[in-house]
Amino acid sequence: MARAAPESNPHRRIAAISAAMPPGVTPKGARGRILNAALCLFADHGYGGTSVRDICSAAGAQPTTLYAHYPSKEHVLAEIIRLGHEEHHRRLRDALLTAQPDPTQQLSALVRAHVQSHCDYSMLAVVATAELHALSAEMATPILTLRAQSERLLIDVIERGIEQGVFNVPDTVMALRAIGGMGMRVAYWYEPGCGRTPEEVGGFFAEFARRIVGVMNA
Amino acid sequence: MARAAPESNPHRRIAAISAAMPPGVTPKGARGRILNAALCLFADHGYGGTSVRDICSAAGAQPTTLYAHYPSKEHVLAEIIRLGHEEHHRRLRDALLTAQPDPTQQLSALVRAHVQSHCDYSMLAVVATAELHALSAEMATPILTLRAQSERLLIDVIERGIEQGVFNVPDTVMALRAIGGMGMRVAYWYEPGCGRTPEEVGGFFAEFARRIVGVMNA
DNA sequence: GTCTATAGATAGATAGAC
DNA sequence: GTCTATCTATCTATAGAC
Repeated sequence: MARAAPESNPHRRIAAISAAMPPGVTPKGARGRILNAALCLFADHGYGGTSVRDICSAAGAQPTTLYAHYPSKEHVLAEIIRLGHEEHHRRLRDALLTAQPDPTQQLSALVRAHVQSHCDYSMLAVVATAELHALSAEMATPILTLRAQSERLLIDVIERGIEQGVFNVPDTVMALRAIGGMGMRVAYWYEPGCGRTPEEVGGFFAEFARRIVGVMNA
Repeated sequence: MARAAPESNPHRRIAAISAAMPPGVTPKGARGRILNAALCLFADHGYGGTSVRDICSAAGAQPTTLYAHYPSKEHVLAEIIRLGHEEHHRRLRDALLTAQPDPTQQLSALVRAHVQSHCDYSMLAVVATAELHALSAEMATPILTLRAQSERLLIDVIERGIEQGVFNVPDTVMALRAIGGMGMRVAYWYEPGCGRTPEEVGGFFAEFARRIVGVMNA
């Protein structure tokens, strides 16, 4: 029983259509087309629901052209997930570096970056998070390290806000999970035609985050 | 290249280990064992990453015993997803029915139910949401209807809170997405040994939800 | 209902011509 | 680097004995 073709199935995993990659990271030529095709298919059907043939076909290539550029399907997924996490971490880091040095401004900047990244690169974000479990342990390890570093950025800001008496948080870990989690879900429902820009969504969620940590006016 | 065995891969998609089902919904005998085994495997490896053989083996049955109880692998997934959504909706409805009739109490009750459900049945919640896209359109339609009804419960409470001047929300849809999304992510990190009970987590997230809608003291 | 055996399709991956 | 052909393993699902 063949899997339904993408266009015959009206309910999709993610609202976004385009597979935008961060500027400058997409490889040139067939390797780049394969990477982009894989990103779209992994986002829609998952890693396990996508065959190498599907990817090559969507990339306009022959059924095994992928193997001229990647050792395996898993290596394609690993590159996508790596690119996604690197872009996400870069945005968080840049946001922190340019924010005013008080916890409220830093929290706002982090959440805006987190959410905007999930809007601008929603397919990348979904695949990077939802398909991470499909990677072998050794390919996942460096990714998990980077994830922990990104999480650390937010934890540190929350803890400093509490220490300075600016934040009123009943539980640091719970606040971290709530703020991080509400931003991660954005990748599933955001699409450019939804009536909001990524900046607007980031602004709303930054306000929600400030409220979660007990800062009502910022 | 065979997929790595579950126990050889230390990074899992979800923290929880047990595949608890709501009381009274698990079928008796082999059909129930197959359903539970499928739930665990779908939660860990995804629908596309799990074979019928895997399910039967985990259920202690022969490789094709599944077909004596279900017409196809997709029907097993459909039953799991249906049970998950029904339990979730039942909890939300019961929470609303027993809550005091003011928007703040109703919001608190809804979020507690939403979060506790994602703690108590985390595998069910993850599979019900993350694998919904693997269902064909016709099998997904009734589920999507139920999802919309559950979402409607929360929207109505938020809108009534705004109308009564109790809530201060910059954007209803954004608040809905934030509150719903932070609760959905709970299923990925909650586990019984994490130091918090589902009631405690529900309490923290209800507080966060109240703060998101601008209610600081409740 | 459960077993063995297996059909028929498709998966990931490789070899060698060009 | 791309194409054709293909290997081997595995997949979903079925048939028929017990």
